[in-house]
Amino acid sequence: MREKIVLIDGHSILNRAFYGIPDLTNAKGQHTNAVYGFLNILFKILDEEKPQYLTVAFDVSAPTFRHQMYDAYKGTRKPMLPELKEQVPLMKQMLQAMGVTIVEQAGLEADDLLGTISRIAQQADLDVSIVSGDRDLLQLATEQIKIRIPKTKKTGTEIEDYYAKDVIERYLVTPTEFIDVKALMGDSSDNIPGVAGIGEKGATKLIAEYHSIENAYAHLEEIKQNRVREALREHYETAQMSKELATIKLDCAIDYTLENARLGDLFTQEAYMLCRELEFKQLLSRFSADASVLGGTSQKEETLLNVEKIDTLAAWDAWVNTKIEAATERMAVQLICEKKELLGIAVCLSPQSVFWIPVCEALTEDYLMEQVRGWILSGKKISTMNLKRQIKLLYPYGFDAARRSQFDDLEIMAYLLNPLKNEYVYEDLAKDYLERIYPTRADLLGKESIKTIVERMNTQSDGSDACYQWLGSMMTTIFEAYAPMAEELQKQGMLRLYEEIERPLLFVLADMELAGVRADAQALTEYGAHLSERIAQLEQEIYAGAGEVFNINSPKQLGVILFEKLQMPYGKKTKTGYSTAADVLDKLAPEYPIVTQILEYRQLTKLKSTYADGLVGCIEADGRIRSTFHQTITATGRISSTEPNLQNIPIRMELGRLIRKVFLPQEGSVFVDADYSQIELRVLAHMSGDQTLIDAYRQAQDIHRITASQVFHIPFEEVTDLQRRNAKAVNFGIVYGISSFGLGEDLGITRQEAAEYMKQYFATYPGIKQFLDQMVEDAKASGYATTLYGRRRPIPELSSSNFMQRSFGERVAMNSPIQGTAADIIKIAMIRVHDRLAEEQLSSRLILQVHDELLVETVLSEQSRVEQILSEEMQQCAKLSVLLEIDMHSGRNWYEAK
DNA sequence: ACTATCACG
DNA sequence: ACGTACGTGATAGTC
Repeated sequence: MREKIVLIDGHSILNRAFYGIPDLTNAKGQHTNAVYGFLNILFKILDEEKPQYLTVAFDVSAPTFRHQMYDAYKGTRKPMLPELKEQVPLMKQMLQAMGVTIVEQAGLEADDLLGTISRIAQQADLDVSIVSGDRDLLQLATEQIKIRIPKTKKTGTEIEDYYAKDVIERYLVTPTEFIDVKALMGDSSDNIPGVAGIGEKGATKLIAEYHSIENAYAHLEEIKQNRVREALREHYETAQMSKELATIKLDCAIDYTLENARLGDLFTQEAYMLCRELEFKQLLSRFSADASVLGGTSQKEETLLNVEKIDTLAAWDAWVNTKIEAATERMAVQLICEKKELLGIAVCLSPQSVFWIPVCEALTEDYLMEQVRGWILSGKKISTMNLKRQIKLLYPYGFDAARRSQFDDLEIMAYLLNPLKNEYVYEDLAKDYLERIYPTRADLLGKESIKTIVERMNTQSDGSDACYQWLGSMMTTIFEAYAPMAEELQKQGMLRLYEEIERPLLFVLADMELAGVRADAQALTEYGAHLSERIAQLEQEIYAGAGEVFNINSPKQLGVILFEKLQMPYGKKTKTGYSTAADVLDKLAPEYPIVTQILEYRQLTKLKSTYADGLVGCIEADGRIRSTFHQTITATGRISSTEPNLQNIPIRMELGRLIRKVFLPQEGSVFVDADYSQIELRVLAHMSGDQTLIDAYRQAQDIHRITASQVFHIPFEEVTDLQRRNAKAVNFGIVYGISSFGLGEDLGITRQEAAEYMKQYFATYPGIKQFLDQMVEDAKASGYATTLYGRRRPIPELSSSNFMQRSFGERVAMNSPIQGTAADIIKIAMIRVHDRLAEEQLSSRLILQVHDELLVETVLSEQSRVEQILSEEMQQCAKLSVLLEIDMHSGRNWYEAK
C-alpha cells in the first residue's frame, strides 16, 4: 500500500463549517460552531482515508499580492464576521494541540501552499487528498490527486470526490482547462475579474472546444457567437491576467518537510482539555482514557483522589466517631440510588477525600438512613446535587421542613448562575468554579449504569479504579464548589433568590411529586375508545377524498397528497417540504372538505396518543399520576413538568378539555384551583411604572377592552369584539417582545398596519415603550436580563452580528424580565401556600402548578380555610403597584374546578 | 438524532 | 435586506 497524505484548506473548511452549523457557544460565550464543524469534517476524512500524513494550510490574514493587485481597482472582499474571525486562532490552537502541521506564509495563499505541497507529496510517491470547500482546487486533480469537497447537510457531512476524470465528467473540461474556464467566467469572491459577457456556460463551451484561452484567441475568427467573440477580443488582456490569478502555483518556495507532517496521536491531553473548554461533548468520546484521566499531566499527582470504602459495622463506627463528628460544619453527601432504591451513600468531609458507604449486609438501608437523619439533626450543613430526588427518599424516615436551610443543591445554584445550560454536571462545576478539570462519568465509565458502577465499587477496593475516581471527582467537587458558588451568587445579587425562593421551593416540589394526582384509568380508557371510533371514521373519509390510502400522520406524505395530487395552493414551505401546519390548513379548510377532516383527525389523534393513551400508562398502582417537576430547565425561571407533562393538559377546545374530568381528588376531598388574572401584564404595569396602565388596572374588570378603548380612542362601552381581540393580541405581543411582523402575522394584517397599532399603543402607554427600550439597553450593556427578584438570564444573541439572532435577543430582553418575574412570584406563592397548609396542620395539599395556576387537593372540611389561604398568599406574596387578582373555583374534578 | 406538529402558559 | 412572536414537552415519522 502506498502511503497517503491529506491536505486541508483551513480557511475554506472553517468557513464552510461556520455557515453549515448553527451558532454554538460555550459557557464563556465563545463561538465554537466553525471549530466544531471543522473537527467533524477532519475526523470523518481521517476515518475514511487513514492517512499517514496530514497538513492544514491557512492564508495569512494580510491581503496577498494577488488580491492587492486586483483590489486596487475593484472593491475588496467582504470582511469576515467577528463570530468567525474569533474562531480562527482557536482552530489553530486546536490543531496545534493535536500535533497537526499547519502551514501559512505571508504573500502566499492557501491554494498555492496546497498546490506546492501536493507536488512535493507526489514526488515522494504519496497518494494525495486535498480537502477544500472551494471548487478552485479542482484544477489540481489528477489520477493520483483527489479533491474532496465536503457539504454540511442536515443528515451530516457528505463529501464529493473528484479525480481528473470526475472533473471532466462534471464540468466537461480537464482540470487544467478548468483554470481557463474560471479565468473567463471570473469569480468575485476570489477577485478574479473574468471576461464581461462570458458566463459559466459560454466559458465551458469555449474551452471544451479550444482547450485554452490562448488557443481560443488564436482561432478567434472561427467563433460563431458574436457576443462571445467580441467580448474575448476586447478583453483579452483581462482574460490573460485572470488566468494568471486563477492559476494555483505549484512551485512556491516554502519551508516544508514532509516528515514533520507525519500523523501522530491526535487525542492528546492538551486537545482533550481544549475540547472540554469548548464543550465538545461528543468529540470527547474519541479520546481514550489515557488522555482524559485526570485531565492533564501536571495535575495527575495532586488530583489522585483518595476514596475509602466503608462496608463493615466496625469501620463504620470508627469512621463516624472520628471523622464525621470532628468534621467541619459542612459535608458533601450524595445518596446514590436507582429509581427509588438506595444503593449507598457517598460522603466528602475534606478536599480530595471521599468515603463510599454501600448498602450491604452490615449496613442496611434503614440503618444508613437513620444515620443520615442523625447528621441532619446534629445541624450539619449538607451540599449535594439534585436534592429533590434525595429528599423524596428521606421522607419515610421523617424529615423536618425546618431543617431545609441546612441543605444546598449545587445544581440549582449552578442553574441560577447560568440558566442556559442543558445539564448541570460536576465536571462543569469543577471547571467553572474551581478551575479544575475532571474526567466526566462517561470518560471514566462510558455508558455503564449506576447499578453496575456500584457493583464494581463494592467488589473491588482499588481506589485508583475508574469507578472510585468518578465518585471521588464528583464528591470533592460538590464539597469544594459550594463556597465559590455561594460567593458568586452573593456577588450577582442572587443569594436571596436562591435561599428564599429556589431552595425552599425544591421541598415544595418534592411534596407535590410524592403526592401526585389521582386519575380515573377506566374513564380515560373509555375516552380513548370514543376517540378511536371517530378517528377510524375520519380515516376512511380522508382516504376516500384522497383517492388512496396513505399515512395521514406523515407530513411528507400528506404534503404530496394535498399539494401535488390534489393541487391545492401551498402557503408555506418548511426546510424539508410543504408545510401542513394547522394555520396553513385552516386557510384551505373552507374550500376542501378533506382538509377539515384532516384537521379534526390531527386533533383527535393528538388527544388519543399524547393524552388518553399517554396518561393511562402513567397511572401508578395506587391510582395516581406522579409527574416530575424540573427546576433547572427553563431560561426564564419557570418550572417544567415531564413524564408526564401535566402543564399542557388540554383546555382551549371543549373536546380536549373533557380530559380534565378524569383528574380527581381523593375520596372526601375536592379540587380548589386558583389562577392569576393576567399576571404578566400586571407585572409589566408594575415594572414599567406606566401610570395609564396602572390606573387601567385599578379600575378594570376587562383589561383588553380598556386597552382597546384607550388605544383606539373609543368609549369603553362601544369597543367592538374585533377591537377587543386586536387589543388583546397587542397586549400579548408586548409581553413577547413585540415586532410588527409577528403581530401582523397573528392578526392577519400587514406589517404596516401592525406597526400602526403598536405606534398607537405606545402613544397611549409611553411608560411601556420606555421600559421595553430600557430592558433592551440594560441587557445589551450587561449581557443579561434581570427579574424583579434578581434572577438573571444571559442573552448572548444580543451581540450577534446576525440580524435575526440579534432581533431575537432583543425580544428575549423584553420578555424575560416579565415572564421571569411572574415565575418568581408564583414560586413565592407556592412556598407560602405549602407552608401555611403545614403550619395550620391541614391535610389538604398543593399538587400542581401550571405557570399561573395552583391546584390544591382539598379535604372537604378544610375548603374554606384553603380558599382563604390561596387567596391571601397568592395575592399578598408580592407587593406590586397593581393588585394581583386571582380567579378561584372548586369542583369534583379538574374540569369543574377551572 | 432530527423535524414537524401541537398541547399548555 | 435580512424573516419572528416568549417559554415549555410528547409523539410520530424520517433518516
